[in-house]
Amino acid sequence: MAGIEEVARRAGVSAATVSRALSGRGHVSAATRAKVLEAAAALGYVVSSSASALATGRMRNVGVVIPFLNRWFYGAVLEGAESALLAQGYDLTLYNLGGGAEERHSVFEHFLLRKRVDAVIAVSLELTESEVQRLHDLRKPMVGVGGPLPGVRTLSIDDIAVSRLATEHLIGLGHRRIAHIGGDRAVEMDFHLPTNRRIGYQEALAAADIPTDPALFHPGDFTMQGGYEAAKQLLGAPHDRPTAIFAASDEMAIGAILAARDLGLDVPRDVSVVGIDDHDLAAFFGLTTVAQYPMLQGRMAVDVLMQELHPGHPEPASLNTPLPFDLVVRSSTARPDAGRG
Amino acid sequence: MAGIEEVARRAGVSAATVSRALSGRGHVSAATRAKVLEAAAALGYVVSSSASALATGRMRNVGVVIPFLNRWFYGAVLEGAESALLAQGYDLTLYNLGGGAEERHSVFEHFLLRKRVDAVIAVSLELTESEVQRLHDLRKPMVGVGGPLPGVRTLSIDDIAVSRLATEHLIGLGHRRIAHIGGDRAVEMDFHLPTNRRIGYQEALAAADIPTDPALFHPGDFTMQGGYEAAKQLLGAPHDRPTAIFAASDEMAIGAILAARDLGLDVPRDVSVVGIDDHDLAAFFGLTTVAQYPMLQGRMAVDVLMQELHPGHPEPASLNTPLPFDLVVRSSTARPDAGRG
DNA sequence: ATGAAAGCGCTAACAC
DNA sequence: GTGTTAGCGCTTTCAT
Repeated sequence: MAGIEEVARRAGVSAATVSRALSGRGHVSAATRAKVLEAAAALGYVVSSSASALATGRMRNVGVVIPFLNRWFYGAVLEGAESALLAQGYDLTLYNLGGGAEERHSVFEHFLLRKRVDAVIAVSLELTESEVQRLHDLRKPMVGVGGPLPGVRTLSIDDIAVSRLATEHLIGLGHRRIAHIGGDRAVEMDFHLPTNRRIGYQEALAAADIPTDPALFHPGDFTMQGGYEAAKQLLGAPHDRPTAIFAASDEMAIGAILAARDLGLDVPRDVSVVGIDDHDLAAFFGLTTVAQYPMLQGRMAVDVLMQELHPGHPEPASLNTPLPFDLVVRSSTARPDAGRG
Repeated sequence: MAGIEEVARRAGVSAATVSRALSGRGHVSAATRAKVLEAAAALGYVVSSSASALATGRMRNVGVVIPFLNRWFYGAVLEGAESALLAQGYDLTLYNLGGGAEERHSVFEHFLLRKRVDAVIAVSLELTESEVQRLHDLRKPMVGVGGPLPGVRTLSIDDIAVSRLATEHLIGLGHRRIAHIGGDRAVEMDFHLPTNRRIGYQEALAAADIPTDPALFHPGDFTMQGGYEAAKQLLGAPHDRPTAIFAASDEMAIGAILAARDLGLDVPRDVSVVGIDDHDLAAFFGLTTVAQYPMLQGRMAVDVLMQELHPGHPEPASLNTPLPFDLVVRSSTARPDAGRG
């Protein structure tokens, strides 16, 4: 438990010099620095983060508020953020806001109100203006991932464009009866993600002069099972069965593939399926999908914060850039008449 | 950014009294406490965790070191630990040790060496004795989840008993040609989990006088795809096809179910499949499995730490109790001759 | 380039 | 039950 004073003594300098040598702030002669480094190493010295934080006002710690840990998207965002923070010498304090309003309140009191973090990454968190204001008043930089936050810089993909792309892929293959599995309003999902994805689907249909058929929409809860059940309904129709399904997430799309199989339908010959995400399992199931890159999103969120925290920090190239997404074509989509003509 | 002094002034008391009233330590008259609470609320006062930590030596923060974020087991452990910590007023600092030795070293320097955490939960982390010693010297309580750590209290299920149970279930149904998909040594898995699960399998076979057939073992990498490929090999055998497969994880077991389907085999009529975990997807696939309870494991780890951190804390009932696991029978297992006789 | 000294904001003895 | 006082271990002016 060596302190800075011991290191100073051993190096034959003052505590102030040790601090400078170790932090890199201020000028220290090379020789002195070497002595200090040696002494610190020999004593196994480490700064006390609380003492340092008290003196500087900086915690070198950012809070990440996230609604789920065990969903692919969120886990990946977290992973991206964690490694980017670690690389900057920052710690990441995790707040999992699965629960209700009181848990959320408690988290706010907790870290907002305990000066534990220098900044906040809010993943799919819908904050009220007053909550944002609160953070703002405490001069805590904040960045959102996924969905707009009032007055906060937010990283999120263009859900409308993404689902338009997915739908256009199907239309381009010649499909006209394209079903959509999306979220219903009841499903507690962040922002208007389900709605936006449905809008993109409808836009693509409209652009191709394909009328929207309400019978071709079925809600799902963004799980594999939800997609399975929705697809069973959609594909079980005796007449005018859709030739393609666009699911608002890969997990639902995989559920749809399994449902098709259970109905004796071949994917993609009898029905094409496309999802969104490029989930870990997508390749295994041969799922055509629109990839988004959640780890990258986590990393980018960190870049944005670092820029606000350290004004000298290099401008992240991707800062005001729309987030990337790409169509990944695999074997779950094909022309509707493939194998017949 | 009100400080304790302002609260004291507003309440007409000293800073010490404010501290006592707010922390609950020491005696404060009810009337005074009310005044202090009121003043604190009015000013939006919150303690500075760094100042408090510096004065007390307690950070109210525990570090969780975990190798993956996006695998079901680890995500669930994390979720359990997070909510238990939050309930105790502790924060959780996340260290994701996916990478190599240097990343691991960096994490050690980071949090071990920065006095950021009061205690450590090491999930599937293999530490050397000297690393453990280091933590020990810093008097940081530590608890492991999954796998023994030298001189550290560790929570982990009895992998041998778990896989014995799974195998016995199959034997009890009348199976004798039981294949096993486990990890090979090359697969970078924690501790001897794959080996232990294989041992349990062999023990169960031996107890039933069933000889172990090396042809019935196939390694997998604990992913769905890995299980799929292994099962293809196992079930593709022209002669003496196994009538049952015991996979060392649910994800591999699900892969095996999908492989069986692709080979035109019916589960469970032609082949029974059992896994370990009770993964989120297990119910959807009707998978019989041995449930372990990772969220509970995360919570228990916190209980253990709290006990060491606050000696007055109630003894966790489950402390020296072996971790629970249960056979969950669903529709992926049946008698080998079911439907034929 | 280095040292002396004054805090950062809180807590915990110790007095009363 | 409450106030006074002395730090916790660093960082950072301000001198030199």
